[in-house]
Amino acid sequence: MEPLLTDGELALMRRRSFFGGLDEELMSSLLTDAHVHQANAGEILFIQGDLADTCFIILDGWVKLYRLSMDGGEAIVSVYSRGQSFAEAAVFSMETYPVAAEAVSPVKLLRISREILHQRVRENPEFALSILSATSIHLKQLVKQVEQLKTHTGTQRVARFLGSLCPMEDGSCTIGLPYDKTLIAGCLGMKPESLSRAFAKLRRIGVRVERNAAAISNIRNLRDYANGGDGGMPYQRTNSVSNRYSAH
Amino acid sequence: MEPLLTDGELALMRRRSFFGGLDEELMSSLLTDAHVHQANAGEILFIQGDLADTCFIILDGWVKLYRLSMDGGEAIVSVYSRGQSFAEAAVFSMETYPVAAEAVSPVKLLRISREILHQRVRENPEFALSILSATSIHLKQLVKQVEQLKTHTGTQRVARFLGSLCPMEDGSCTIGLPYDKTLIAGCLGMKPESLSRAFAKLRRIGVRVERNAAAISNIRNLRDYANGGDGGMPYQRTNSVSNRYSAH
DNA sequence: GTTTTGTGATGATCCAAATCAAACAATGCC
DNA sequence: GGCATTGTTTGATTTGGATCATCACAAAAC
Repeated sequence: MEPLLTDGELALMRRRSFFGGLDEELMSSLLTDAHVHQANAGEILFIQGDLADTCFIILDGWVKLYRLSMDGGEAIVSVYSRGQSFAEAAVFSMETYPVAAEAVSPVKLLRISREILHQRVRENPEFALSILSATSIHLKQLVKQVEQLKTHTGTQRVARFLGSLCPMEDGSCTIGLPYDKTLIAGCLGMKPESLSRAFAKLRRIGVRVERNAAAISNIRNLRDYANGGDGGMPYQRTNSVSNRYSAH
Repeated sequence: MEPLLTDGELALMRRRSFFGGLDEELMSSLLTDAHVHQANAGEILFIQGDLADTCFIILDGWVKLYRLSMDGGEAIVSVYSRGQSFAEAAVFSMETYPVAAEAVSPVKLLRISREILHQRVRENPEFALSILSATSIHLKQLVKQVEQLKTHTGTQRVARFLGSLCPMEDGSCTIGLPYDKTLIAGCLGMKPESLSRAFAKLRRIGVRVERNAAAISNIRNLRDYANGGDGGMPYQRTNSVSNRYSAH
């Protein structure tokens, strides 16, 4: 009955999902009511419009969330991997999922039902804060995606994507592409052909993509390109405007 | 000390913000700790990177949320109006606002502090569910926006925008544009010139925009155009795939 | 080994939207 | 009433990306 989670998987969830910071008893209570599910690549976990009765945490593999528009177009909203949760927001408040979910690799998932989540939130307000925190992060990611789509070219978004895969601040590195190029193109809101041409353009600034790997000669160059290439003064983060008005 | 809210404003908040469904005592407790703030058009409420210590509910007027990219570009994320809340998600979990907020008209706001919100959530789990519900709605709106940006042309997005302003399902109607065209263009991720040309294109399908008003001869036509014009089979909402797997 | 298949790259062309520029229209100000 | 300011339209041109078609190549299948 008890889900078969390795210590590594538990640590992963603590580190990357809303399980982080929960106390032991709440965590084990959630785990006893959760179910492990294995899915093959291509398997559909739910589609948009389905009753949102389950939230997921990925133990291994990759899942894409996407929306189908009325004329058949597919818009990939995000791709999640090990340790990340998705659909927590949907099980609270929305009656149906606003997106569809599909495994893009063999995947191992933890499923937690809507009833359990609501019950635990009612019992333990701290848990509500954890969930709120997780949905806040998703919200922030979407906001950034909207910004990227509205103000950057496809090639800039590709540069940013590659830059985000580099663990270090500066210098050069070689990174593995996390999934196939068709999926990367979809994530960035472009066609595979355009992605290919974007890679070609980036050769000028020292990016070499070969098969599954990208060699970046100068990470700073790449990030500069992603943020508008040359001259632009970098965004200055200030705190000065806040609290300008006190309540009256 | 007590914020001066009219009965109408209270009803508005109940109807459209996360105040809906709260019990009397929680609501009045929130109100006694909230502050009313008036801002002029153009006033900045906060900028991205500011410490997220306040959540807002709009009592009157319009507020735009936007992101500045490093090269100075502005990406409008959303525009909110009477009865809507914003930044509730940011005050939970994120230390800073991921967007900036600016009044685009004279605006009357209710401000609620981070401390109060956290405290009330801890005291009352039902309140947590209300907040989760509100952020879920914002999340869903962003997901839809990403879909629109990735799969629809500018003119289609304009058509959808106009369609969303029509209260009825079908027939013809004349609607007022809620804010100026520069702002509409920004919301839809296009330049004012392109918006103007999009309006011109829509004349073909019976849309006449004059000054501040849009006359739509056939709402169904407009919505069909927004969803991919002709032939496309409308999206079929099914429930069949869900719960395909029971936990094992 | 060869065929098959899926995936990625490249070329030619088309279309949507940005850009640059100029003409207007509306509004508020003195 | 002129006059600056801001918002809106229109035109000419360029750019980014989609589309359609073809080709190269590696992995898998026979």
